[in-house]
Amino acid sequence: MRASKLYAPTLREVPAEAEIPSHQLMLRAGFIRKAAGGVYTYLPLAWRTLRKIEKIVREEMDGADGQEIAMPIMQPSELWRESGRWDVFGEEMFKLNDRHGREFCLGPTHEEIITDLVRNEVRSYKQLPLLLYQIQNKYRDEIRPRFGLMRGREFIMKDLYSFDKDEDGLDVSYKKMYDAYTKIFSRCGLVFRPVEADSGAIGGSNTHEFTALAKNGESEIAVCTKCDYAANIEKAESVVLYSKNEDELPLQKTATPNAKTIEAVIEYLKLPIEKSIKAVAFQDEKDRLICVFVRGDHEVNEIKLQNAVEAVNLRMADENVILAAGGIPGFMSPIGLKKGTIVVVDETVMEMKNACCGANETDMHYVNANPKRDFGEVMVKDVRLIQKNDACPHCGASVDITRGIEIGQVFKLGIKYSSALRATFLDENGKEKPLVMGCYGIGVSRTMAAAIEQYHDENGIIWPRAIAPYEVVLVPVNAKNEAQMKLAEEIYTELKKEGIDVLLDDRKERPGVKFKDADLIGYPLRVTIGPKAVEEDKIEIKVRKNGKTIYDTKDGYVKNIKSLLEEL
RNA sequence: CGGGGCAUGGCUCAGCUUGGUAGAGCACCUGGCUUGGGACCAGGGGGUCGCAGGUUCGAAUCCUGCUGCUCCGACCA
Repeated sequence: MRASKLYAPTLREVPAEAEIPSHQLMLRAGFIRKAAGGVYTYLPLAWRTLRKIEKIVREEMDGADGQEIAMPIMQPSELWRESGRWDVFGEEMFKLNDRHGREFCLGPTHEEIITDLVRNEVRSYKQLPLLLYQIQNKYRDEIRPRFGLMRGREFIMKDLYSFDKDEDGLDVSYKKMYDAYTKIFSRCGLVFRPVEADSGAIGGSNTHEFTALAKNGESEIAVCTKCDYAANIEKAESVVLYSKNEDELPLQKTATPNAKTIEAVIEYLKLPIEKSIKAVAFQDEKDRLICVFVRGDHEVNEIKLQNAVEAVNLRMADENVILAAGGIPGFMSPIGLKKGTIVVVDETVMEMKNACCGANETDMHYVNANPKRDFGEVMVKDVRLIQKNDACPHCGASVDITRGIEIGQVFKLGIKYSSALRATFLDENGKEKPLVMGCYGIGVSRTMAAAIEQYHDENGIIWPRAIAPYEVVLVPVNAKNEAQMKLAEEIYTELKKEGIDVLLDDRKERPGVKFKDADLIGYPLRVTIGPKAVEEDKIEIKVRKNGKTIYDTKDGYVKNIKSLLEEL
């Protein structure tokens, strides 16, 4: 390809709408342009990178016995009503009607369609396992699209669905995908961790997220500093902290005027924060009041709480609801709430000795509360958020909290969709059973963004070789110098013949412009043809990643370029 | 959904407070000159000032409504 023909409009300035490096650089380097909020056009450079990522994905999916198909983006509402997700997805789904008023949606995911496809065709265990996948645009009406391709409303996703005859089969399929994902992201050159995660709206039991480590990432993960444990903080188990053994003192009510916050209470009572119990009240989608108690220096993990009380949605409770249950906001206590109130106490709280907590009276707290003795019948669960330096639930070493970009997720769905949609088969005994499913997604467009987040500097993108739009950019310093252009053309032809992805920057621009663009777009290698190359047979090869420059002769440079590419 | 900010040429932004008929840099076109890190000189094209309404002799500027974009929040009493 010749730069003079390439549609890659670069910008010298940073467009005001872009916040993070991947978004800014994709706009500046001429990779994407916005069509609407969270909706982008991919220009030639981006499309090349995306196709390279897709190629890697396809190779690994095919290698794991996946078969590629293409499902419709536009999906009928009936299937979604059948699975019960038409309303569950709700606002997040783009919905439309045809001229007869029939309802459709733009597919946010494809469990319904694929299950429908398979239920009509798969009859026997002999047809299993079956692994089908597609690479397809997905649509989600995000509350707040942001960060360019990181959280768009239209995005490219690879989704594979596995169908097995039993749980053991699912385990095999799951493992295959887990391993394939590890290969895919490694081949893309990304730094990532598979992390344990909550299954959220998709449902199902076991699930891992593949997270590209990046400080601008939207998900927070807990990573063990010693073993390979890693989990989304929504999921990360917290170990129970045992207080040192003390004699239990009698429960005592104490005035704490105006001390509504934990900070104010411990300040007033002169207690360490580890001796305090914090109260948080939620209401769920059925308006049930849920009162939660965690240690003063801990925070409630809403996802764990949702799972503990089997709620779909939590919000902060209305004050009058708390009052009606006998609680006083700011002084809430597990002791003395009305019967029927759901009280959840964190495991660590149950081990506390002589702690302070609210007294359900204005300006009053209890001291010397001993939960096991004083709290009566409550639900005891791990409902706190893991914190930095907490003990790893696997090995006991300390965990670190870091951020990342979720680029893939693997789910064991089980029979959730197959039973809802009655997708069954006959087993060896002629018995009808629901298919056991798994689903496995990769955010292809997001992976591109994640790579840029991981690999860039102040001058632009630094592509890993495997997903660079071109591997080598060839820059004749002076496009009007015939000798340089002739040599550049020769090298261009030769590199293409060698199967190297090369772009010839034949634009009639000053060298500075071409160098700046080369750095911005981020080709892994730059070959410069200037006077030195023509007159002294010194062909310059520059590595984008580290700025290292080497010179080689016309006879040797191809080999050198190949070996350099191998390392990138 | 709540709150803030913004909307002026392809991009970044000034002008708005104090109303008088639109400007800079970059980009683009023509010519010249230049060629190892976003040159320079000369000339040139391009804007219903987001949309609709109102106030006024006169509105980019003041007022109202709408739309879009963007940031923060929707988390711990």
